[in-house]
Amino acid sequence: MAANSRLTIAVHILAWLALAHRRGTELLTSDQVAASVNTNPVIIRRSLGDLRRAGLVVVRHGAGAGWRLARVPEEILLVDVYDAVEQDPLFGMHHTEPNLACPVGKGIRPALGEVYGRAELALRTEFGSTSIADVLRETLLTS
Amino acid sequence: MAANSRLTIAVHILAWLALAHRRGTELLTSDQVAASVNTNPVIIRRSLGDLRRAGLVVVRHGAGAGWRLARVPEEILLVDVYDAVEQDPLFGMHHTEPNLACPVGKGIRPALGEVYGRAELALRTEFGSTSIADVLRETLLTS
DNA sequence: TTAAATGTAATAGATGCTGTTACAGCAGGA
DNA sequence: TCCTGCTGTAACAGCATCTATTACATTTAA
Repeated sequence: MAANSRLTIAVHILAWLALAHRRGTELLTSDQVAASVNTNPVIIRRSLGDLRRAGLVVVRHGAGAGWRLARVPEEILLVDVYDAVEQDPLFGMHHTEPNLACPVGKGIRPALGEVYGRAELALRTEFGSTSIADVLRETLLTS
Repeated sequence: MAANSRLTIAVHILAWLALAHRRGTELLTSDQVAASVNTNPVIIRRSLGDLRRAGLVVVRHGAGAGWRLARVPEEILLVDVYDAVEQDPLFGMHHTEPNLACPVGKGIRPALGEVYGRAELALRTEFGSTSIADVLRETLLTS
């Protein structure tokens, strides 16, 4: 399948909020973020909603509304972002229940559950070693 | 997105071929494998085609046709299976090019490419530590 | 009160996955 | 040589998800 871009969009948003804050801009609107990501503001607001529910960003309503990071970018890890925007497991099980009369059909799902659990843990551990500040630093190297 | 089940189906097939061989059955047809996975034989043949192109299984044509492992199950690692059936990256980039006039838009893709590369490496390393023989052993514990 | 932005529903188009039917191609055995 | 059984693959349907877009009620600082 073509993988979705939710993690990419969310990290882009957070990096842009971090840079704007460093430059002295306290709040960004979804329109301003959308101008950097180059997509529709509703896409941005949906992603920001995920990030707000995860406690990574704070919204201000009414006139002069906008968004800012809920904490310093050094303390927002990619695993936090991953958890905020991805809920489905990486690998799906059988669509239909396998044949339980076959020993493989009977035992394969718990066995694969263990394997997939270890794989997702390895991924989350790796994502736990990188912060939004790290991503922003590497992003600005290119310019 | 709901993750696809290709890796699950492929590992199930290989574990079943391994067990059948241990029990003295040299070849299994796609119908026989489909009876264990509980799906359509064409689904099984498509997956077996991926595994054949990766050199993990061998097919025999004509009357008395069927499939067997290309090597012992201890030497078929899950990373081999992953490579055989998954080609898309785990995390997609932006659908549309970000705004290159923005420093984040300009540098975010190479930065994320590095991050995603490390994440996929962590996943592949974990999958390199488990073989079809390991999965089969854990599968049979349940029965 | 007003203006500006959020939150979210509804919808459309594109794409991918699973499942199914159909059929040509291949090769061992009678 | 012909038959038979299975592979290989195309074509298609149904379903789900993702991105993008429009629309509009809600919120709140000024």
